[in-house]
Amino acid sequence: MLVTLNDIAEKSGVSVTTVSRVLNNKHEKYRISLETKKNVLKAAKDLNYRPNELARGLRLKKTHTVGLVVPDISNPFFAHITHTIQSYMYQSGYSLIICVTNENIETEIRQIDLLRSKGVDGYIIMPVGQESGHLQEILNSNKPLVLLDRCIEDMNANAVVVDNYAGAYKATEHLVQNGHRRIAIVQGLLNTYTNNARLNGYKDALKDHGIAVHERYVVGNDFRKENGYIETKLLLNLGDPPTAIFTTSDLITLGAMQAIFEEKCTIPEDISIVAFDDVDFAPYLVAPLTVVRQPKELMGEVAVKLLIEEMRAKGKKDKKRIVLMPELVIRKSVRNIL
Amino acid sequence: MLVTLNDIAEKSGVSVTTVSRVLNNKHEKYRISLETKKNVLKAAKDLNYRPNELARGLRLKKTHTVGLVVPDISNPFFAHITHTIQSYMYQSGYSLIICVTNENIETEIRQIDLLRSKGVDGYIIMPVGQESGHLQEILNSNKPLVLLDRCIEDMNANAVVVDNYAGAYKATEHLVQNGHRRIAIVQGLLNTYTNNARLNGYKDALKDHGIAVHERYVVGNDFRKENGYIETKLLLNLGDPPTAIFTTSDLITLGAMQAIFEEKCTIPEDISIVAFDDVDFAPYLVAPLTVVRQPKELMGEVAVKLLIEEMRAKGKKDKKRIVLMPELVIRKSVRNIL
DNA sequence: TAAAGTTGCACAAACGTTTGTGCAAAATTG
DNA sequence: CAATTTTGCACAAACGTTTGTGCAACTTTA
Repeated sequence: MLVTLNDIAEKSGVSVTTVSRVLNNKHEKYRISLETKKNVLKAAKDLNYRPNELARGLRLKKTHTVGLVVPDISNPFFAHITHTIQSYMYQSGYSLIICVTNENIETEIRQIDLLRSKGVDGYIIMPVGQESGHLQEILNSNKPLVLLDRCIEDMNANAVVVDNYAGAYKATEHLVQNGHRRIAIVQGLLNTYTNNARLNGYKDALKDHGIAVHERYVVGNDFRKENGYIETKLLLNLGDPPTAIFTTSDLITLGAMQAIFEEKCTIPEDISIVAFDDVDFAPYLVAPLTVVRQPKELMGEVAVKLLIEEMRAKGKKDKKRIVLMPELVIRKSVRNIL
Repeated sequence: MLVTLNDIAEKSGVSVTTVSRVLNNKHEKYRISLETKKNVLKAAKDLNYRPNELARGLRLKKTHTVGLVVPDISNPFFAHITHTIQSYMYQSGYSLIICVTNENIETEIRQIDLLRSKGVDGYIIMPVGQESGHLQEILNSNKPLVLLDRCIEDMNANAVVVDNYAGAYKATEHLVQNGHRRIAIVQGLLNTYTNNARLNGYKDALKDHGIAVHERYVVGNDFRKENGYIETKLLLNLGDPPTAIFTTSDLITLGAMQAIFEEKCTIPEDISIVAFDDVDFAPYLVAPLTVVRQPKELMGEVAVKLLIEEMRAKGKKDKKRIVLMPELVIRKSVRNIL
């Protein structure tokens, strides 16, 4: 079976205590002789010893594991962020347990419970909605937590978000400045931090340019491709269809494009699009997409830095909310109809 | 701090043993009275008890955690598979520790070592290359292992792969049947199972149609976008550039497209493309891509099923190699030049 | 020469769960 | 009424690591 400190102790003729102290570089502190140290290290190497992190974690109450909770890992946006987070956590000596919520609050609660049971040292969470009881429990138990991409309005927690409002405002403003007046928005999951901000940015941009918000152009209710597809089909078949659509996620954009193709419309001649976020292939689409690009790599890196800071500070630091700026990338999916 | 069995024992006036047996539904087996059971359950609920999986894992030598080792989680292909695996593992009561190797064998070895230390119950691994010592150690320690997408030639392990050879053969044959003779391939990481098979499929398809393989058309050496970009730039600037390119991963395809655009070429007029694998946006690209589509969802599902089967069989079952068929999806990125 | 200090280690408890085994009291049986 | 059985639990060890504390032998000092 697996090699333990006992095996090394037997092989090198000392106690488990001595072995543990040698392997943990405490031989000087406990005045263990150089010969004993040498023997222990050789035995450990010969036996190919690997520490049991369960035992160590139980004793030290630390697992060097972090829980990451994401809505949908197959979404390119979350996949990119996850990649960045895994890389930085790994460089800092942490493993990543990944939990997918599929935008379901019950699943989120259960997954977080699981993470707690497994004794993770900290959490990075992209919350499903605005319910915060289960997230507050994490803070109450003095565990480090960073909210990412979506934060909770009245929760005092570290958070890394993008200025969704500004991004949506710019996207909508760009359409207005190109002459569009009938501008639709296909929303993501309602009542999420990101969606609320994007919706408000869209509305305020219209209002500030003297354009009324028409309820029939405010559609959608989740971040899936199917939502984008259905709602775009319905938009295109209105008596007065929009001349432009603001799509608020990668998958919504994908669905919208499918609907547009099926309705034999072309981008941007028949319908203009601005999308939130960028995807790798966006420049090479039949209509290279004008997008609001989010700094995914930075989001992941800042989240990791905040979490590690919190782990080291042991809860003594003030919470931080880092707001990163998205960037409007103008390609060729908006037609000028002035 | 955290609530333990001791706290429940104190609150309900029985021993830790009794509490453990009640919570594990063994009250009948050990003839614990209904009143005692009720008291224990109430105390556990009042105190919001959650089991400590470290302690349980140490004692039972089971953690209900599985390690997934992937080369690059931001690659849509791996992201999709990961999503599927996480969903199915979660439904079966397992958490997923995710490790990214960045196609680096040292990182792979270290990550697998880490997973072992953390006592994962099984592994799903997409190996970097053909080195198998560290993978064989997993099998030697009687831990369940499934190789995914890439297997190791002479290793007796469960594996789920796609018939890369058949996919590449079909892709190349499609180009030949459309009149192409100068067909290039941009390879992924050399000496990986997938790349070897794809290269062989490409070569045999050419040979079987009486077309010589030209070394100058066999380029590339990893799955990154940059590799696709550079090699395509070089291909397009040959004295006798290819009329078609077979790109062997999503990111290689992305890089190739960037190079093609920069060289002011159009698909398929100036250069035809067949890509391995499909991406969501492929139908809506400036040239909707003809692709070899891999059954990602099925790959993930079968891998999980194999792993769980192996966990339940405790190593007594014969190893299986499941080969799934890819599908040639013909869109509009291949020009007929007959 | 005795007291004090140093050296090089080991003992045993702790972390929180599970479980093999066993005990005292009560009930049943012959 | 004594022997046996049943009832309803508890004791203590185990898993593998870490560490507070302490011990026996040796050396130094006054």
